[in-house]
Amino acid sequence: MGLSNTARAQPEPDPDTAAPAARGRGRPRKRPEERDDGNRRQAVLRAAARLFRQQGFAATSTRDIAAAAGMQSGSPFYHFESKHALLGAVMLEGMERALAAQARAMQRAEDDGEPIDERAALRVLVRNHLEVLLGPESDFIPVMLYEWRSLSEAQRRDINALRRDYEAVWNPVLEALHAQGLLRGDVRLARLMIFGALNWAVQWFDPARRATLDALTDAALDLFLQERA
Amino acid sequence: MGLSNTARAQPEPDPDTAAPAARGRGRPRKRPEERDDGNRRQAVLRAAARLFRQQGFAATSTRDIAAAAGMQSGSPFYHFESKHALLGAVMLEGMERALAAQARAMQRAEDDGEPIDERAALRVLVRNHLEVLLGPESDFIPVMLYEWRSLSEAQRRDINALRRDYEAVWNPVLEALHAQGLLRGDVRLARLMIFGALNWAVQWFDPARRATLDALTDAALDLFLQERA
DNA sequence: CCTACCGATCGGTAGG
DNA sequence: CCTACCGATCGGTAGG
Repeated sequence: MGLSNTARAQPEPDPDTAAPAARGRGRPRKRPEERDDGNRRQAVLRAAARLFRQQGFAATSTRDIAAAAGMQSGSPFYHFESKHALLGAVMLEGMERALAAQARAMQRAEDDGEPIDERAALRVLVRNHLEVLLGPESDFIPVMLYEWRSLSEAQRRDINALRRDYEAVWNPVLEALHAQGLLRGDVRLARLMIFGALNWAVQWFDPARRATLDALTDAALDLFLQERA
Repeated sequence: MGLSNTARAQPEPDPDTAAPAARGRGRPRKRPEERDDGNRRQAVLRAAARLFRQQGFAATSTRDIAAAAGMQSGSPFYHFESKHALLGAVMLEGMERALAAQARAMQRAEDDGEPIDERAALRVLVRNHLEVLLGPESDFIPVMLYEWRSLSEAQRRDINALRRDYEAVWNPVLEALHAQGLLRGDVRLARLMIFGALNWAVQWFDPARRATLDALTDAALDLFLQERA
């Protein structure tokens, strides 16, 4: 993901967010054996994701997050330089999860055999996107979508790189569908509108009856694609 | 400066934009002739809409709003009971404008003659929605869309009523298109996704080159409708 | 509407 | 990671 060298001592988001998280944080560890195993850091990250999603970034205090993670009010700052760095870490984690899930879903579809039909590929992408957006453990991506304006310019640049990777998987599928006459109109605008249609579900989807993620997928494909070329 | 230069007898048709909200504010008016003409109230409302849109509700201070409206820090509270009440007023104003614009657009289309074709009707609705969302003076509706969670239950109820009115105009059009085979899939889900596709444009549309609202409309219709029944 | 002000809360830090 | 704390800012109000 490489965004490690910002050269500035600015309050940049700590790049190492998720699993690998091998790099040291600001403060020096006393002894290797005492290294933070990431449990507490992950707890802060998850609590932040949930609260940022529910209440928004500005409306959530770092004290709220600390309490939700079972810590004292100043402790989140041991793991993250600032509240903004925490927000950036949540979004980065979200994008990494989304990218990983997308790669897994596409791989699975290919493994299932059959030459890859673009219609089926779009179905896989849509279904996975909805899962990432609305499934369990799905606080990170909604935060990324709806708190974009709270990011600094540098943070946006970093996360935009991952976003482009995510979209890069969609583009050839959409282009092919367009070439086949199954998707009409400007492809770039179509992509933006498709993402909008799906992302908006965050606002109205009721997770109580989440059996309907498949129904949502069907509705999306019915809506976006032409019945026959 | 004069503590009373407000008392200008400037009779104007009730400025209280929020129609039914014509209820008295906290403090009693001294004399009927001295009633606030709404200029300053409108200034506060517009400043709030702009700042809430740009920075979000929680990240905007009432001092920011006061300054943007050319007032002192405590003065917004002369016009609105609280920051939350101000947010509600922004959203209410937004919905009223949107409803009025929608009615005007539909009326205009009917006046232009021709029996009303549903495809054309959808075009009118989409085009108007984009205008309300992205056109000039378009801060109110985006605030409503993206600050929903900051509302109280009672406020949501009021504004939801107007939202239902707004959607009620779309439903018969979408139903008819579905009956004609031009719109596929579950109609309710289709409506939600269409709104999502359009509302999401707030996130990426660049108003600098706003000549493309028509292009957006074309792209939307291409994407959502089947070419032929 | 302005002046002057209050109590509460916030992000963040020093030092252990 | 906790304790103890600071300066800044916030929504809101009394009184004119």
